[in-house]
Amino acid sequence: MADSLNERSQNILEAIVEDYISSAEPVGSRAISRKHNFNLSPASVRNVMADLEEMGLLCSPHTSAGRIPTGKGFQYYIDTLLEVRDLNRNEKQNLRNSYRFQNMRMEDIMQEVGRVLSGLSQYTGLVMAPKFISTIFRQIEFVRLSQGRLLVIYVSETGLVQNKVIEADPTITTHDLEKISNYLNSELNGLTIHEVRAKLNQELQNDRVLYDKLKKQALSLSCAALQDEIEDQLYVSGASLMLGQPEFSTPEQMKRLIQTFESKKILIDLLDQGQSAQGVQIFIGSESSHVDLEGCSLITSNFSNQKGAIGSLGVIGPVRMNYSQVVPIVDFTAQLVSRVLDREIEEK
Amino acid sequence: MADSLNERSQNILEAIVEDYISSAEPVGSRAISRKHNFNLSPASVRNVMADLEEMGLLCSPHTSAGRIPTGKGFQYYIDTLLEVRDLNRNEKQNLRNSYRFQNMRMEDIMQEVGRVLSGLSQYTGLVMAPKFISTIFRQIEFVRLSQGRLLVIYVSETGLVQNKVIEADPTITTHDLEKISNYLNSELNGLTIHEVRAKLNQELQNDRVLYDKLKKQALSLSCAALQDEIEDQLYVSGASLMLGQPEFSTPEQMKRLIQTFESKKILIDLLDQGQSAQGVQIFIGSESSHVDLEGCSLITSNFSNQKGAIGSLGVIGPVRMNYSQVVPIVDFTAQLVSRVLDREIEEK
DNA sequence: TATTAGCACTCGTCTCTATTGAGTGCTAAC
DNA sequence: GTTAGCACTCAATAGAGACGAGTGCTAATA
Repeated sequence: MADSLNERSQNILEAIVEDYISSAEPVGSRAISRKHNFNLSPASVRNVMADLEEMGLLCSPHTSAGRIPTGKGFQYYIDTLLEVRDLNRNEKQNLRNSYRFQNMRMEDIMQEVGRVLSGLSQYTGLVMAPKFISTIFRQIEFVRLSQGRLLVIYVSETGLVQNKVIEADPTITTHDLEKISNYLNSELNGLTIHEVRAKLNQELQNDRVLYDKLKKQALSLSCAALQDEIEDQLYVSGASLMLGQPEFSTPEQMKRLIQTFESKKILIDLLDQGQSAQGVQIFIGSESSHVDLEGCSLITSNFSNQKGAIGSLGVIGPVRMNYSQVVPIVDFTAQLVSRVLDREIEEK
Repeated sequence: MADSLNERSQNILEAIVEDYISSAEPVGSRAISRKHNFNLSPASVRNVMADLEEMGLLCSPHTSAGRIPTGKGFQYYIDTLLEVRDLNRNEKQNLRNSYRFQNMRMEDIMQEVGRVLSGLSQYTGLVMAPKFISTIFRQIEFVRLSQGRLLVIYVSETGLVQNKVIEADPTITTHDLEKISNYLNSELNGLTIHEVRAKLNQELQNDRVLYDKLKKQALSLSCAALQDEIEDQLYVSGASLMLGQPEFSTPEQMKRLIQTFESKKILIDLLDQGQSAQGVQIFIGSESSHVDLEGCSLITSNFSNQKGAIGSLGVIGPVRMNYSQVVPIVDFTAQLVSRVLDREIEEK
């Protein structure tokens, strides 16, 4: 239905959205008729604006103010009017140079990406590391802590290191542990955690295994080590940049925003939702979707390596965000990170 | 000089500080003379207040407001008037129960401590993990990533896992790596990183070593792995709680505070300064000390295990903080964490 | 001599009012 | 269909006046 806008209405909507993006203030008919040369008087523009308001694409804070796009208006702008140009060769190179990935740990890469995204966009950068469950087994090591407590160190194909403390038979010797890790490293190499779990369960059900004490220990240890879900890692950079935006200028809004960022849960859920999609996604926060993200927009894209580990990155800013500038940055960064992850893996 | 206050002046100063702590508003002479039964008229109280103002312990925002303690006034209160009672048995037990340290990784413990400190105090919790340099070598492992790039995993005595990517001779085999890590694990076990570095440097200068290719590789790898300083880990919890405090109620103050928390550097420096001291320390932020921490007070204590790894924890809140409540919490938590760290180490 | 009652004074806060100006909707003319 | 004109709305701003909490000073009191 909204697609039935005629060209003039589209042009005016576009002008209003873009003026609003750069000024953060309600846009009046006079400003539109003057700055953009549509050769239309303010009165004509007003007529169109009234129509757009009727359709729910614009609203006015009060009678004597100009108009601002509604969430629906922004949605229409993004779906229909926004033209995302690709970065040119130069811009790509600049972006590439912004990131320094040499000899960085996975965590550092994630953090660096967040920082750069935030710095370039001047909004808040988000990066969610690939989930533990989607990683591929590379190596496992055991370190004895106190009596009966073991530190398990797990390394994924991409060099992501996770560790965990588990309880274990206190009589187990260091030598046994070494044998166990050697066994597991050769058996499980190259499998996803998903596959690893399936294999472990299968073998545990296999009765014959029980006669081999060492193997039994190996299985129960690795079960303990790999069974739990490890909570998602979300890196938030440049939260304070959001506080400079006029839409979050009151103390209450600031407080709510910082709380939302601090709890991370809402952001993780949102990024999770987008994990199945391809390419750049835009989420516009409104009262209807998530009350804590009212007034925020999220531009995200997933990155992944060839082995299927999927993470997400993006930028969160006010709904009044400069989409045409940020979308290509997010897009290209996701491609860049995907390539970097693949490079982490040894070419065999 | 400030110690030359007579008893009445001390009582009045104490009353003012405590009233101000609970109300966050300037305290007037009438309120003091009524609520506390000094048997003094407001006029007499006013005389004393004028003296205290002269000495720089109080100030008034404007002529017709009450008075508030200056930084110096708070300092005097803390040094001379504040009585910190020990927690009783019950309170200690409650505090102990607030923390759940079972089978937690070092990182989780640090994070949990920050969360609980923040929750109990209703201010912002800070925890700085023991520095890499102060940890004791336990184990090192190498994982091959791509050509010529190695992931080094280092585990300290307390189960702290650090990892790092280094460049290495691409021709080195997995088998060699295993021998190298075995060699290093037996040679370096129980040394501090400091001692490890000294030992490595010494051996590298020893010419004879150069004939043993494997040993040479082991030394150069471990040098690369352990030489850099690893940046301090600071956990900040409950930053948004500070935004509820009236002293940070304006957008500018909020923004500055969040920026300060986000950069972490200033906080780390401050905690570093206190690392040599014993017991609870209180830092009062004023324009003179650190402009970004104006209006903030920091209550910290160090924790350490018997092997000398030192970390810091504490609470940051407004200068108008409830010291008598928070100081014992910080103190006891530091003791608790110290004991937990020791328990992490295998009893041999 | 220390204390206190009394009083004039200060100054931030709140409320009410008037003014301004940007922007609208409607109507009539083009 | 477009536009000029005009009355209208309403947020923002500024100023005036009342209010009140609190002070400093002085003179009286114990």
